[in-house]
Amino acid sequence: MSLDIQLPPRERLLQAAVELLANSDGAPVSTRKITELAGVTAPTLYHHFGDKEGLFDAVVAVGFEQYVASEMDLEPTGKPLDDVRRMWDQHVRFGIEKPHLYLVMFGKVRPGNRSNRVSEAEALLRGKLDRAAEAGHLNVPPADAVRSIMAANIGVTLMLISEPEKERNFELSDMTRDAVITAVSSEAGIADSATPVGASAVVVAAIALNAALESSNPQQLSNTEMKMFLEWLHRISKTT
Amino acid sequence: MSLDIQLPPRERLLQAAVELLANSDGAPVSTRKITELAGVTAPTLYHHFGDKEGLFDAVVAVGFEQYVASEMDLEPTGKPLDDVRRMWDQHVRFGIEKPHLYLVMFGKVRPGNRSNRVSEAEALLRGKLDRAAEAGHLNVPPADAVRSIMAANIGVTLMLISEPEKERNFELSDMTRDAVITAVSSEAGIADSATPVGASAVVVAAIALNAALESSNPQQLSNTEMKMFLEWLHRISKTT
DNA sequence: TAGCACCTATAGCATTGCTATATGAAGGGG
DNA sequence: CCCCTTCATATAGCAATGCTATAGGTGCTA
Repeated sequence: MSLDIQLPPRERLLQAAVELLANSDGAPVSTRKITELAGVTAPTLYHHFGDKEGLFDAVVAVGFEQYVASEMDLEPTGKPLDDVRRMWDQHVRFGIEKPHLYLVMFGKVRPGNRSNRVSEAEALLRGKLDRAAEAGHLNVPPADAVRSIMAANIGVTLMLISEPEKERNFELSDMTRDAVITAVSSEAGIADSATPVGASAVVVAAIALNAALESSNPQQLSNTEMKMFLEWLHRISKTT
Repeated sequence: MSLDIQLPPRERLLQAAVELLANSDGAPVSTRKITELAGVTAPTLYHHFGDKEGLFDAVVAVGFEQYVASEMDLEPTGKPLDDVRRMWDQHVRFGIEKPHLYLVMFGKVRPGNRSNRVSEAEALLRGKLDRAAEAGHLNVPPADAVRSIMAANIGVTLMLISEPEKERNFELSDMTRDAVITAVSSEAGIADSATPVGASAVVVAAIALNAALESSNPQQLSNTEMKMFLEWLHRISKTT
C-alpha cells in the first residue's frame, strides 16, 4: 500500500497527498493516511511542511505552477481580448480536469480573507486586460474587468464541477464568457467572428447610433465635434 | 456561557450552531462547543440530528427558508427580467449579510454532486425566466439562462465575500449582472428598462458601431478621419 | 400504579492533528 | 579514528474531534 518508487520522503508525501486528495471525493484526507501511503511517519510530515495546511499549500503550489504554465502556454494572438477568452477556457479546463485541486485552489472562500492564489490568477488576466485597455478595447477600468471576468469564470467552473459529468454543458461556459467579456469590451457582441459579414453590420450600427444620438445629445463632444461626427456617421450609413 | 433563554433543546442546538458558525471565521465548529453553548450533552445532538452534518443541514435549511422568503418578498414588477435583476441583487445581499451561512449553502462544492439547495435557488430564478421566455424576451432556453446567471451570481457573491469589507465594490455585481442578463435576453440591452435613460442607448449603439468598424473598415472616411472618428466614438462609449 | 415512548446524561471508543523526545545517518575538524 | 554538529526519521503519546453503547429520568395513557 505504499508508493514503490523510491523518492525522497518530501516528494513521496506530496505525491501521496495529491493521490489521496484526488481519490477521496471531497472528504477530508487524514495525515495518517498520507504518511501511511508515503511510507513515512508523522513527524517527517511535520518536519518538512510544519503543518497539514502547509502540506496542502505545497500541493496547491504545485498545482498552481501547472495552472500558470498552462495559461502561459497559450501564445498571444495579438488580440488581447481573444487571449482573455482563451485564458477563460484554459481556466475552466483546468478546473474540470483536476476538480479537487481546483476546489482547494479556488473553492475555499473565507470572509474578508481572499486567497492569494486567486489574486495571482487575477494578475495573469490583468496583464492581458491592461493591453486591451491600452488598445482602447475596454469599456471599464481593467481592474473592474478583471474582477468581473474572474468572478464569473470561477462561478462557471464551480458549477460545471458540481454537475454530474454526463450532464455537463460547456455552452454555459462559452455563453457566460462572451457575456462578461463583451460587457467590459467596447467591441460589443457584434464584433464576434460568429456574426455575419462586415459592411452591413457597420451600416446597421451606424444607423442605430444616429437614431440614438437624435434623442439625446451626449456632452462628451463639443458642438463642432458633434457636427462633424454626425456628418461622418451619415457618410458611413450610406455605404453599400 | 450557555444560552439563557429556555427553549427546547433542539432549538437551542440550532441557535448555538448558528451563533458559533457566524462567529468562528470559517474555522470548523466542533460539536462539543455547540452542545456546551446549548447547555446540552452530545447524545442529545445526535438524537435530534443524527449527525453533525444533519445539524448543519438543519441550519442550512433554516437559512434557506430565509433566503427563499427574502426572494419571495420581492413583488413582481411585471417585467420578468427586472425581477431577475432584483433576485440577483437579493442573492448578493443575502451572501454579504450572512457570509458563513452563504458559504455553507452555496460554497461547498463537491465534484459531480451538486447540492439540492442550489437547485432550489435555481428553480426560483427559473420561474421568472420561463415567464420571460413566454414573453419572447429570451435569447436562449431558460434552462441555459438560469445556469449562466446562477453561476455568475454565485461567483460574484463569493468574490465579494472574499474581499475585505472596506474594499468591496458592488459595481462588480451590477456590471456582471447586466452582462449575463443582457446576453441571454433578446431585448439587447437598449430597450431594457433597467438600463437608465436615453444616454445608454447611445452608448450601446456606439459600442456596436465601434465593433462593426473593427471587423471591416469602410472607405468612406480617410485614415485620419477614421482615427478621429474612432476616438470620438470611444469617448461617447464611455458615458455613464 | 404500571407500562411505554420519548428524550437526555454518563462514560468511553476510535480517529483526528500534532509534538516532546530520542535515534539514526552524514559530514567535518581534531 | 573519534567526537561533534546537523539534518532527517522514528517511538510513543497528548488533547481534541465525531460519535455511540448503555442507562437513567420524564411525561403521558391505561
